[in-house]
Amino acid sequence: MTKRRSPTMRDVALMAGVSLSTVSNYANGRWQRLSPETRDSIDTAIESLGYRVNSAARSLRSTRTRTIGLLALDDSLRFLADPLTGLYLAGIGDAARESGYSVLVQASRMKSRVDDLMTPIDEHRIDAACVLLSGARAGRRRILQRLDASSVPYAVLDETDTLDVAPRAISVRADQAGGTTALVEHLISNGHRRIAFIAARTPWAVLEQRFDGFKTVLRRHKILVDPDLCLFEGDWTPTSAVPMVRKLLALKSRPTAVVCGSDLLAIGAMRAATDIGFSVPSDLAVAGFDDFDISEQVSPSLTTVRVPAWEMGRTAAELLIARLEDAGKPSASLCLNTTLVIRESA
Amino acid sequence: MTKRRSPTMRDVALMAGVSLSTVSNYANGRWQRLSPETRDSIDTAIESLGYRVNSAARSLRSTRTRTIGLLALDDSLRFLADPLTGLYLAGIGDAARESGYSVLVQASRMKSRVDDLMTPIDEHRIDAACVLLSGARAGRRRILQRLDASSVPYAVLDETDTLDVAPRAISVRADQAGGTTALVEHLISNGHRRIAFIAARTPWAVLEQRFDGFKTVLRRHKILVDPDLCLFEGDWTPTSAVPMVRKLLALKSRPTAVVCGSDLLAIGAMRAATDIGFSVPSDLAVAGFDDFDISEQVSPSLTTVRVPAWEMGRTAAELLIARLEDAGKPSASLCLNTTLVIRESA
DNA sequence: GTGAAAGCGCTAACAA
DNA sequence: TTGTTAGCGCTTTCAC
Repeated sequence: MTKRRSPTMRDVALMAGVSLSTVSNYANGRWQRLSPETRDSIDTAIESLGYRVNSAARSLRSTRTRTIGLLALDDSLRFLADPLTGLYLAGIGDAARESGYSVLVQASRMKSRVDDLMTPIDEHRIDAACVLLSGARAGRRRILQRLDASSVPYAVLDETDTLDVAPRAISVRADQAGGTTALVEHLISNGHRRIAFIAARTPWAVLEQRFDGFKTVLRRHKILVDPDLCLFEGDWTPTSAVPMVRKLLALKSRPTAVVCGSDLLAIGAMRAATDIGFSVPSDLAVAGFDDFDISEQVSPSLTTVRVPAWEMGRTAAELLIARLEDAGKPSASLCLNTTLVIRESA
Repeated sequence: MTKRRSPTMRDVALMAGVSLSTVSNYANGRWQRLSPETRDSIDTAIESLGYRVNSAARSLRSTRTRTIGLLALDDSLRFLADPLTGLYLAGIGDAARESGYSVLVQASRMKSRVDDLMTPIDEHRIDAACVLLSGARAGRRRILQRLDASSVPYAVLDETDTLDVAPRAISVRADQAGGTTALVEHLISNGHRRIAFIAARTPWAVLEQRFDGFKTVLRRHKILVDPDLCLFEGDWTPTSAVPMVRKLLALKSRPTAVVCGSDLLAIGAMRAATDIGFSVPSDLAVAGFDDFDISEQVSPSLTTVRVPAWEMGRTAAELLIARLEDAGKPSASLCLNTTLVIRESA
C-alpha cells in the first residue's frame, strides 16, 4: 500500500541532476540526443525511485493515449463470451501488447444511446477503435457515420459496403461469400437439393453475407430457395438451434441438409436431430461456420467454413497502430480467405 | 473528421457566461449548488458545443480514471478466447458499464517480466484490478505480493490462500471443492473405482483445487490414487485431451471413468474414446468442469460441474466499484456455489 | 451560488 | 547535448 505520492519526472530530474526535458527525452526514446553519462544517471534515478510515467499526464499533454478501443455493439448480455468475439479480442490484444498499446473494451446494447459506444472516443480515451457491429443495417450505418465523423482512425470488422457511408474506415473482413459458396457447392455435389439455413434472429453483416451466398449458389443450380427452410430465431447459443431443427424435420418435405449460421448452432442442430431419431449426416447433413476448436472434436465432427477470426483482430489492430505511428499511411482494407473444412457432419 | 480542437470546459463557461468552476460543478453532478438558470445555460452551451469531458485531464487532476483493469496472466496466445475468460470478462464489463466505468484488458505471458501485468497500475491507468492468474504457485504468489504492495484495490478470481501473502485482496471464487466432491461421489456411487483425471499441463489454482478434491474423495473411499491415471499434458483445447485418453485406454487396467479439468477437454476426451471404439458412458464415463453452453448440446451431453463464471466476474467488479466509491468499505471476499449437473456422459 | 487561482505531471518548442 | 518555458483541460480549495 504505497501511500506516498508516486515519484514524478521532476523527482527523477532532481535526483539525476538534469532537467525535466532531458528526462522526458529519455522516457520517450530519444536516446540519440543524450550523452552516455546523462543516460546512466537518469537510468539509475529511475531505477532507485521506481519511477513510472503517469499516463494521464502524458495523454493530456500529447493527446495520445496509447490505447486501442474494442467497441462492440450487441444485445446479448454475454456477448463478450462468444468464441468469435473472444478470438477477435485475443488477436487485437496480442498486436496491441507487442506495440505497447493497451486495449479498452466497450460493449454496448443496441437499445442504448448511440453515444454509449462512442464514449471512449468522445472522452479521448482511445487513439483508435476496432468496431464490431450487429443489429439492423440502418443502425449499423448510423454508427459508421458517427465513427467517420470522429477524429480517430478505426477498423470495422466483418462489415461490407462501408465505403459509401464510412470512407475513412479500415475494413477487415473474411471472404464469407467464398466460404459459403464452397460449402453449399459441396452439399449440392453430395446430392442435396433441399437445403435449410438457420441462424440467430439478430441481423449481422456476416450473417447477411452468408445467407446471400447461400441463396446465390442455390439459384445458380436452379434450386428454389424455400422460405420454409430458412429460419432465423433465438440467439447464437447452441440451444437456439433446437426448436428450428425440430420445425425443419417436422416438415412434410424435409431438408436433407442444414447450413447453420455458426458452429455453435450446428452443434445444437446435430443434437436436436439425433434426439428425434435422425442421424447425422445420413438423414440430415449439418454444416456450420467459423471452425472453433471444439468443432473438430464433437461427434460427428463438423464440416464448416474456417474463418480466421484471431488473425482478423490482429490485423485490424496492426493496421490501426501503423496508421497511428505514421499518419501518412493510406487506409488499407483487406479481406482474409476462408476455407472449407470437410469433416464428418456433411 | 473533426479537425477543430474539441470544445473545453472553458468554451462552455464562456458561452454560458459563467465561470469554469461552475461548469465543473455541473459536470460532476453537484447540482444542488447551482441555480436553475445557471444549470439551464450550461446545459444549452454543452449541447450546442457538443462538449465532452476530456478524460486525461480529469484523471490527471482527480487521480481517478474510472477504469477497471482485467489483468490476466497466461501462456496461451488465445487465452482471451477461452470461454471461461470470456465469461469473466463479460461479467466484469457488464458491472462496469452500469456504473460508468471502462474496462482495460491487459494480458501477459508468464515468461514476460512481472511488470508487464502491472503496467496499467504502475502507469495509473486503472482505479482497480480484477486478476486472473495461472502458472506455478510461486509465480502467482509473487504477483499477489506486487498487487498487495500497489495502491489500488484488486480482486483475485478463483485463487485460494491469498490471505497470507495478499491481505488486501478481495477474493472471489467458486466452491471448486464442493463441486468436485459431488462429481466424484457421483462417479463412485455409479460403481466406478478406476477413475482418471486429465488436465492441461499449466498449473492453475482452480486446477489444483479440482485435483485436490478429486484425490480427497478417492482416499475417503479407500481408493488408491493411481499416478498412471492422472495426466497433465498440453493446453486447454479439446485436442489436448486426445493423446491423454489414448494413453489411458491403452493401459492394462484401464479406467472406467475420467474427470476432465474442463468441459473443453471432456469433449475432446469423448471423441478420442469413441474414435478407438469405446463408447461413452458405458465403456468410459466422461465428466468435465465449467458447464459451458455447448456442454449441454454435445452428444452424449456432458455431466459437469457448473461454475458461475459470469456472475463471478460481475461480482468482483461490483465489489471493486463499491470500494472505489466508498473507501471505508471492508474488503469482503466470497465463494459462489457450484452445482453438479448430471447428464449423459457420466 | 459563483468566481479566481493554483496546480496535477508531462511534452515540445525554443533558446542556450 | 541540455535547460527554460508555456501550457494541455480539468478539479478544488478558498474567497466573495
